[in-house]
Amino acid sequence: MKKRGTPPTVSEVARAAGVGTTTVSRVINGGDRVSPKTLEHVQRVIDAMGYRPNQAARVLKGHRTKTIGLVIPSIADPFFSSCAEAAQAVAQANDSLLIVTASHNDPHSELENLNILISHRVDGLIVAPANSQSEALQDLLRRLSVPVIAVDRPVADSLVPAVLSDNFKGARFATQHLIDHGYKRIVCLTGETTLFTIHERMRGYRAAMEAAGMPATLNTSVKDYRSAEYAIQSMLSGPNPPDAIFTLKNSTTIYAFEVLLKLNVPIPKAMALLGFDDFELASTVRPSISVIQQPVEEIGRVAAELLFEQLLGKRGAHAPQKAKRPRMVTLETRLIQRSSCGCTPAGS
Amino acid sequence: MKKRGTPPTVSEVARAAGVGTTTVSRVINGGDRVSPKTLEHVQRVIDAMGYRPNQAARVLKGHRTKTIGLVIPSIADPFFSSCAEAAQAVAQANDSLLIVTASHNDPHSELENLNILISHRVDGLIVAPANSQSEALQDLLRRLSVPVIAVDRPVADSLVPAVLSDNFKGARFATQHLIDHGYKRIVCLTGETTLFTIHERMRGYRAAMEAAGMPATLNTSVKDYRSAEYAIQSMLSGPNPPDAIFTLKNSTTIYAFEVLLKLNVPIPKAMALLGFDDFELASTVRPSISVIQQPVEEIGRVAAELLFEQLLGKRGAHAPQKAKRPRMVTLETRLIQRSSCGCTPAGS
DNA sequence: ACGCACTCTGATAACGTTTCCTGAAAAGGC
DNA sequence: GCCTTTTCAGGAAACGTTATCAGAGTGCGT
Repeated sequence: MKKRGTPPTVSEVARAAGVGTTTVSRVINGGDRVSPKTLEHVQRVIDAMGYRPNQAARVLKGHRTKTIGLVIPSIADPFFSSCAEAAQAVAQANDSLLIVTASHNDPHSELENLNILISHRVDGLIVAPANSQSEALQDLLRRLSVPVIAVDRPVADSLVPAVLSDNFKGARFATQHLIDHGYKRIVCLTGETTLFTIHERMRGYRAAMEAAGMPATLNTSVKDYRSAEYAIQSMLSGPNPPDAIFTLKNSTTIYAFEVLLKLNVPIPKAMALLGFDDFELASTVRPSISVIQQPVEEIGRVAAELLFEQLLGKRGAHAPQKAKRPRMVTLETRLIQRSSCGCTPAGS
Repeated sequence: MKKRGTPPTVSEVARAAGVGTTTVSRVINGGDRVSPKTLEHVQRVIDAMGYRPNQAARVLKGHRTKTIGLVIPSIADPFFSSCAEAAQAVAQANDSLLIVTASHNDPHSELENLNILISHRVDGLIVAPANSQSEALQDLLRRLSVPVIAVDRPVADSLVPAVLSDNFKGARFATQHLIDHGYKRIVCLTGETTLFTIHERMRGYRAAMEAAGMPATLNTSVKDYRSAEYAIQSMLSGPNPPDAIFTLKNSTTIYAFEVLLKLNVPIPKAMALLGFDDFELASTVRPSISVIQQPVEEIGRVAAELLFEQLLGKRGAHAPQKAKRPRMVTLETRLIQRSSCGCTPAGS
């Protein structure tokens, strides 16, 4: 005889406690306007029966669902999982739950995820748009009745507020750093080029090179270890080989690093390496790898905070509020100097 | 004039389409028993109005919420985020959403999270219990009306099915591997010892050492780089220093590795290193680190599959089913031989 | 004693959906 | 052409909660 019946309802609790449903409801919601005696009694019955209010019914009465949706490319990606962790913390602080879905950077899957989340009546959404330009996404967002915040990548036309790293400045700064150190042939390995962030970083690299009167050399072919090996080997054996590599994303950085180790190219003596985006063991590998660090948790945190700000704001006055809200928050990146760019003389 | 009104309802759609609410409902749910003409018409109206059924109302009618809850220590932890990713994929395949909360290994926070999720009427739960023995947790689980699966760590008394790596066998195998290679003084660095998984691994280590007639030496003091440095330095300068280190968790492995690098102890010549749990760059660092790899994604996947199996099973016959279901799934670990344990002669 | 203000309590109507069940119309069999 | 069967459509109840309103009990001032 399993206890697996249907969960108890307000009326069952009310009957068991010998009171009305209203009283039970009041007890649940803070116990105002209930005599201390009944409050205590009802509370006891509630605990005894293990009663938990049915959120669905509450929602139906026009209340918030106390859930927010997060649509990211992948949950396992350290960048986005840190983001998610921070967002979840903010959600929890606001008494809400976080529903996470993975779009795998597929616009179609992303739309579907958004629709499902909307159907579940989430109070708000945080999304890392697979494609900033997608018309379908813009249509969806335009007709949406809940607030949305974009993270990592904006939506075209600033349709919704966005929270992102300053990819352009970060990349420009990184490139400038290499230039300042006297590297003469700085090439940039982009990895895939479809993403907004990568584009911005490419712009940053180009801007710095241009400003220094140096030719920008971008290689967009690196997708895995093999292609990295081919690309780097070609560059080394070609005319005018590079003396520094700037990689625009984690995986590319690691591929490049492994290839350089494999080819016994001394880092940074024969080849400096600087990567965009920090990662767990960048300081453990030898030589340690210098990177541009993004404020990962901050992105998730600020996005969630912005979301709840809108959520709470909506509760109050319907007064003009569109003008004041920032449409885009760009967070500063930071150069972490380790060994691979040749800044710190040696060891540590 | 923002479009931010309340979302349309069935009756509004019905009115706009000139049909009854029942018909609209039927159209939404597959369009059975509706003439092709009306179906097409209503569908058109639905699309035009951007109507999305209110899940809360559906749930209230006794339907599933199409959500499952996941309670893990941290979302940012690579182990659990991979787990979550796999679980989310299974959830998606079953037309459900995944709600993720972080317990930070705090039993109190864990209970609270569970209660909130239950209140939201999730269809099922996956949880990595902070404390397998917690009475409060067991009470909660006993009275629960939805299926629960434990991951990574079981609940005492096999109260709910659990999906975990075979920590004992994995650790025993790892230790045996070191023994077979002729290491004479194998010490074990545990890291924190409160977790079930660590206990199992300690058991495994002890079992192998005992079987080989060698003295088990456990050091439980390593919590960060500093303590690792102290511990290892003490062992090295003490009498009868170890020639192999077996670490029971990721962070401990990395601390030990960094300390050995720092102290210029050649790995594996002067000191072999073998860690429990694989990590991203274990193959990139030099020397690459041998590890016991857990089937991370599989844990998440199997747990979710088990959960949905129960969910779907419950729909059908109420026949005897408790006997057949496995109460515990132990998944095999795998030794990944890299350089740090001295197996592969050199390089690669 | 009487009524008034106040506190506490409960019945009832929503919220948006689906599920009965009842009807009507069309299709088919003689 | 009439009756039966099938197909399609809609009205109303129900899910569990909260908000509104009205009722009952208490203490107080007059």
